[in-house]
Amino acid sequence: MDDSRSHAYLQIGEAAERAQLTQRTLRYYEEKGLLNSPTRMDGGFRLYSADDMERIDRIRQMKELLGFSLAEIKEMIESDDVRLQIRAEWRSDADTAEKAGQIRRAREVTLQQIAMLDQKMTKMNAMRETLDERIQKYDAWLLERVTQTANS
Amino acid sequence: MDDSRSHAYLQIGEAAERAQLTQRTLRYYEEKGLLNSPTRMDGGFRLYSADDMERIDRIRQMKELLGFSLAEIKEMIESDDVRLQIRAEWRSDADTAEKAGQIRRAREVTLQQIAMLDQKMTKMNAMRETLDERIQKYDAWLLERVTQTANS
DNA sequence: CATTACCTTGACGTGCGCGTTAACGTTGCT
DNA sequence: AGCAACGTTAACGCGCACGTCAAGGTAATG
Repeated sequence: MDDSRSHAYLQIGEAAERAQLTQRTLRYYEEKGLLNSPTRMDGGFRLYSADDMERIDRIRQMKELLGFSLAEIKEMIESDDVRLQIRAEWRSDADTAEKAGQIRRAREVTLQQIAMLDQKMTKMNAMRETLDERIQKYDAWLLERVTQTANS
Repeated sequence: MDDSRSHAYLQIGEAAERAQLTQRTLRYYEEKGLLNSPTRMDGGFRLYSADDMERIDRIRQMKELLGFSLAEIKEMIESDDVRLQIRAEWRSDADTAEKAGQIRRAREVTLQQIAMLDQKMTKMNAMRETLDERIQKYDAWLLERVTQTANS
């Protein structure tokens, strides 16, 4: 009982379990540059922060929900880095001008992501409508049968 | 100029081009049972009907839009078969009872697909909101900068 | 009937996204 | 100090979804 409660850093075992991924997958994502290498404890064990976990979850969503490849995801999550840098350097106001530039770029990337999402959702709505119509046709057919075949 | 206009049946070349897929992919889908083997001309050339093309497009959508594997898609499109059978046997009223059963099953499958779509769209909406919030944070930051740095 | 364009079926190759195993180091507990 | 539980890297393997030849058959045209 040395921790106040729910350790802020997770080893890969718990991290994988909570993210619903395997340890291999987490290492693989790191290897592929999707995760900035997490901090390590003295022995070399990986320690995942809350930010890391958040990011892992976003990767999983982009894969499962949107069906993107890891390469595509890697390109898309650069805006996350900027967001973390903002939190980190919030007060150490280094090159504020450069920071502003980064943020504007991140903003653009995010806008593109929103556009992609909207595009997908539009198509999915169309798909949903055709499915709805299909249901209605089934219902119509079934109804017609009931009408023609008066109950015995 | 022998055809009245846009030939109702397409060879694999045009079919692939119109579907934005490769010939290999079409043959592969057929091999995997996603497409019921298209009719052939005497020489053995595949001829894709409008129904075939429609189905191919649905497969592509389920893959690209929803990120499903071909195995998953294969399971999901059984309802399409029923729909085509309805069109085919519309007047040859064989076992109407059996047909009704099939339609009811297809209806169930379609309902499940709708449920999946809704689930995905819900999650995508949530994702969109977090992206919107992110934009707002960027804007807030940029505004704050403008405020602090009075125009020189 | 020859040429060219299109098609056919194998069969092997490939990149991705991990799974799995091996050999070994670290941590925590007693 | 010893043991179990957990971690590490490296390397090979694997299934999916095709790409890419190779060797040949078919269709349409002059």
